[in-house]
Amino acid sequence: MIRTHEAGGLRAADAGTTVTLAGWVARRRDHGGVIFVDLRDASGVVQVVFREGAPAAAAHALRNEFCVLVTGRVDPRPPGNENPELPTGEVEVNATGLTILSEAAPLPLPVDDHIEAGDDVRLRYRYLDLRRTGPARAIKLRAGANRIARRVLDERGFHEIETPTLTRSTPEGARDFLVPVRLQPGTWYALPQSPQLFKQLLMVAGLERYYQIARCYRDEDFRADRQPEFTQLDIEMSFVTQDDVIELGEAVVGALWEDLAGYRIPTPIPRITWHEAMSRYGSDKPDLRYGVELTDLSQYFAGTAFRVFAQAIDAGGYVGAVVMPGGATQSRKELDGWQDWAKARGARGLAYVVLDAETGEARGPVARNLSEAHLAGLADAVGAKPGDAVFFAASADRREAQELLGAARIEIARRAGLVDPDAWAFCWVVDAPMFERTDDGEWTAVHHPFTSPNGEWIDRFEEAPDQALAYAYDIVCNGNEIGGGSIRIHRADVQRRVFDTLGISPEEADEKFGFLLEAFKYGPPPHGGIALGWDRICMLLAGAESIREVIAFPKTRGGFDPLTGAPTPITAAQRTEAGVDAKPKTPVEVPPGTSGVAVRVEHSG
RNA sequence: GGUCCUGUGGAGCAGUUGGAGUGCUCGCCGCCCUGUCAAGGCGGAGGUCGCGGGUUCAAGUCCCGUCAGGACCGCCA
Repeated sequence: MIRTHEAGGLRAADAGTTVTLAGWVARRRDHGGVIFVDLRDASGVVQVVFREGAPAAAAHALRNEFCVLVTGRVDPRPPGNENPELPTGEVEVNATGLTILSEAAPLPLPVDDHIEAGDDVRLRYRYLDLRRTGPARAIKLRAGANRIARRVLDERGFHEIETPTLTRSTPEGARDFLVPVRLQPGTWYALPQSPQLFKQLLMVAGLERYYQIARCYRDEDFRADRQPEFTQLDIEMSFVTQDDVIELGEAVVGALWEDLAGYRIPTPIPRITWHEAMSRYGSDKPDLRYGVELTDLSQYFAGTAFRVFAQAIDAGGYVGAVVMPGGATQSRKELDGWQDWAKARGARGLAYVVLDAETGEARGPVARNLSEAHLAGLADAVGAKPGDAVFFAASADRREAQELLGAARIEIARRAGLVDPDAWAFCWVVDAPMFERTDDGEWTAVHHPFTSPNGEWIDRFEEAPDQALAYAYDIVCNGNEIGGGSIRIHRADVQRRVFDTLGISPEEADEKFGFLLEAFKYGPPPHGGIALGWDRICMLLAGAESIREVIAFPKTRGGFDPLTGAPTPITAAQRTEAGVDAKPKTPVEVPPGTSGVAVRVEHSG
């Protein structure tokens, strides 16, 4: 090393030591006769003083972010000049030597912890952005998360195993990223949406305990918590029950929060069934930091003359409500704003009544349509007090109405300030449905087609696909799904019946993932696993608003990388060589399960 | 594919009902300065107001289109 010490580590005890430091000029304060330079390296900042001689003369030329080598003696600061804001504030380095290792051009992005720049500039100059304390801390925190995960899993006998990223379509149901194959012109690899099939093959292979910090690729639109390439902590285990996987998930998540957030998660983490989550919170990933639960009023409003409600009830649907505490004080404009809010998410509107703060009398446009009796009992039925507002949703489709109320619940909590930003609330959502209807009335897998029905349904899920439950579980933190998994099907007969329900013919199944079914002919063990959404978890631990903060080189919403300029067009020569436009040769002979085009898997969730 | 927010020197922001000269902080360049720590003082450079079109006597400001960044819906375990 060309330095002897780290800048951020110097303390009063180091006084008298001659040190050589290497780092960047974070700030300079040039007083003419004396020059102060804050020298920053990865460990922190220390003040360097230039007073006289050649180093002082050279120090006048220093500018922000010059990379320098400084030699000098660590001295206690003169009395009264200590800086309690800095860990190194009791000392300073009196420079006797200065070498400029490299100069810095005027900065397009100030390396300054006080300034929040736009994403555009930050990503274009991400290497400068990451010199700042906050962004660097988020990336280092992620390294810590990786370390903790490896420690916990290593202690439990797991093997870290890499799987291919040049492969074929996996059954997650998103769009694939495709890579042309020069050696087989006209054929394409797909980048894996997850290592799902490979990890199941590793269980067939008898490895028993697998994990991987795996990069996954899905060609879908961006969100604050979604990038096209993202990372999962991917885990699979043999000979386990759902409880075993959940216990392991709690061990990993518990270690992460304890070490990185200083928070001990009460265990066991509460479990809530999927149906209960939907009926109480209108979401399959409920935020349990606050109450504001939904009320089912389908019975209560039976026989109502209000057409909107009556139609939903008659169609076997759902009428429900959610209460906004103190919502009666909202202005007409704010209440109208809720209608726009509801319309923005595809609903016709959001019916409401407000309860007079003095009398408790129900008022509002909808109140006129409801009977005296229904209005009189409403407050008790939904648990509202005078001064509250009650929002209603009604639909022939129960889930649609519940999800609208669930979204309203989140918005209510936000607007009414009910969210404790320092709170952590975890839960498992279990007993997810196996199947749901597609738009064409077919069945599709809610999780993926290898998810096992639970013990109650495994022999009879065909009887009521809409009610059948799976051994599938999601872990939720503050309303974010941070992981999910399932017990997989290991019996050929069950797999065949599931495919049958999904309308996947044996030929189709063979074409899409015959290699897995082939493997399952040879004594596959019962197995299951979980995948933790690593970017989201790190985002939550870092207290960030976007997963971009915990990704070293993220992309913008348009899939563009402002730093490298990717993606780029290719030349005609590259196009020809890659075989982008080549027609695939008709395969003469194909091993089982490897034929067919890499079409998207239609019947999976 | 849809809805919404933002775009003003290198960075962060202000700019009122359309009305004379686009302003502030930081940074940059020059000079001064021996105890600062987001140092200070004096002086200076730097802007097609994202781009294109329209309305108007007059547009940073209003309208249409477009590009870029962001949030959400659709989509996506």
